[in-house]
Amino acid sequence: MAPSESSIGEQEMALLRHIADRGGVTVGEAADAFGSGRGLARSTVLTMMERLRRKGHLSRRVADGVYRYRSLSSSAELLKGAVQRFVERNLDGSVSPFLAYLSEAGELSEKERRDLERIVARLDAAQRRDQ
Amino acid sequence: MAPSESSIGEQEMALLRHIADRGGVTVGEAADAFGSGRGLARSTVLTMMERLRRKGHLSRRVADGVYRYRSLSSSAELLKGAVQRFVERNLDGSVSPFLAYLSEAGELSEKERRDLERIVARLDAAQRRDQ
DNA sequence: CGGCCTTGACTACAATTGTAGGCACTGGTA
DNA sequence: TACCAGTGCCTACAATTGTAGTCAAGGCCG
Repeated sequence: MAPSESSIGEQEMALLRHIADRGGVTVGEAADAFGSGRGLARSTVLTMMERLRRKGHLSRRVADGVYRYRSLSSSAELLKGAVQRFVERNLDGSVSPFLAYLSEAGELSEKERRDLERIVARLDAAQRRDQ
Repeated sequence: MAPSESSIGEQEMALLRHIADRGGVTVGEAADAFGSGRGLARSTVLTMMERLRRKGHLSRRVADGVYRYRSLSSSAELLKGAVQRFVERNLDGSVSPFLAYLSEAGELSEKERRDLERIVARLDAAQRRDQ
């Protein structure tokens, strides 16, 4: 089962990814590394982390007297899930609007462009095979 | 200037697109065509439409004694804007997570696949030209 | 020993979004 | 003419999200 039940907001997602990218952080560390750059109080970060924990995105464990939180999903999985929800809920499941955006907003990095080519090649192959 | 100042929610966006797809609708029509299918009361639809109007997404004009609302943007523009905001705010401006989704969730329609190929071809050309 | 700092847990509050009820007005129709 | 249906407006309320203050407990340092 996916680790998430309910939805999460933008700031929550940013924090969750921050944590996912570090393995295990304390509230103090997250407040310093994530919160202070955004002008967030320590209690704000703590509140968000506890909410994420209640929603099933984070777990925590005592180590050296303090709680260390870790994400149950990787940053990549989180992002993929976010994209998936967005496509399903906001685009009615169609990726066409995304393609329209891609096509106009251009500006892909070298790597992104290559990834895209690879994807197209694979889809092509799949299509020829299936027809 | 873009017609929108603040953000809009999922349901609001769905309604806005519904209206954008019709040219000019009355609250009654929207309540019937959009609201009733989703179990929304007429007053709910009206409230949403007025909120969308205050946010600058809809305009209205009296015709035959009732207000007809119309969207200031087309459905396609709305979708593109939604994608853009999503990429900027949720993906830190990178489309890579979307590519990851595309690559795994597969299932493009024939047309989408062709659009994608066209985009890649164009990006390729641009890249060769720029290098 | 007495502060001072960190940590955790609570409580709080505003804005946004989703949702709706109720009321007053107006025009048609029996 | 008396009523019914559609229309607009206002008010309301719950959940979610972003944000923070406060307070008690545990350690460390001078």
